[in-house]
Amino acid sequence: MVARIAEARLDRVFRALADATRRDIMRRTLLGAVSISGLAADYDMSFAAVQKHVAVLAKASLVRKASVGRERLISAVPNEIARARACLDELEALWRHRLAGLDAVLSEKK
Amino acid sequence: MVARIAEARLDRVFRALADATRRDIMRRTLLGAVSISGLAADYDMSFAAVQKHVAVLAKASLVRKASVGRERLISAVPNEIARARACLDELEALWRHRLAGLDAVLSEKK
DNA sequence: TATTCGCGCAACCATATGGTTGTATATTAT
DNA sequence: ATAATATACAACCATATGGTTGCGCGAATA
Repeated sequence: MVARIAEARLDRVFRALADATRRDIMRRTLLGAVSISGLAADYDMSFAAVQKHVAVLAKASLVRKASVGRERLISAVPNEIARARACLDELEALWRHRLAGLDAVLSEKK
Repeated sequence: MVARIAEARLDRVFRALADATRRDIMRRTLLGAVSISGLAADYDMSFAAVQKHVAVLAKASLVRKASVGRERLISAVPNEIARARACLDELEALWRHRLAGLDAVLSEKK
């Protein structure tokens, strides 16, 4: 089933976004490519910890690495963000569906 | 800082949504209230496991419980979904900002 | 009344997560 | 050539997560 794979992707994307540091890395790298040490300078944790956060984002395909000399430039990829958004949109659509159902019931009572 | 609390809330919401079973529970409970055992009947896991999933959603304020007799009716609350969507919207807005910047650079080259 | 049903909770287990330090390697700068 | 920088990777640790089973309790039913 394709759905299984899609669900696993969504798992990874939402999991990756469930951390304030990683969301911040997304914001920084959405604006432009940044090296890992460039990122690490901004957070109160070790370089290796930031490296791990980047790895989590990369496995979720939220970010890609480009080798430039001894650096790895990290830049965000918006594709999976859109997928996650589509998932939330679907949930909100279901909610509106429920409201529409209630409206139907209410208008029948008139 | 209020931001800290908001970030922690987002952590919980994204974490809660990072599981296919919990996303499915959201879909079912967005359409209407369902008891925990009603939910549990649909998944290949124990009642207690489903109970825990519901607890994760509840702690993220994605769901609320209403006691009716011996049952707890679970229904989804769309508020936190909207917050999560706003977060993703912000990320996509940053991406468009980046594209706009590139456009500016490209048009200067003309 | 006795029993079954729905739920909450605790204990337990295996694995994942988020952090650390340390070591190795490739690239850049002195 | 040497030193410093940027990264990768492994080992380790504490805690969180996702599942299980078992027990107790209040509510519905026979």
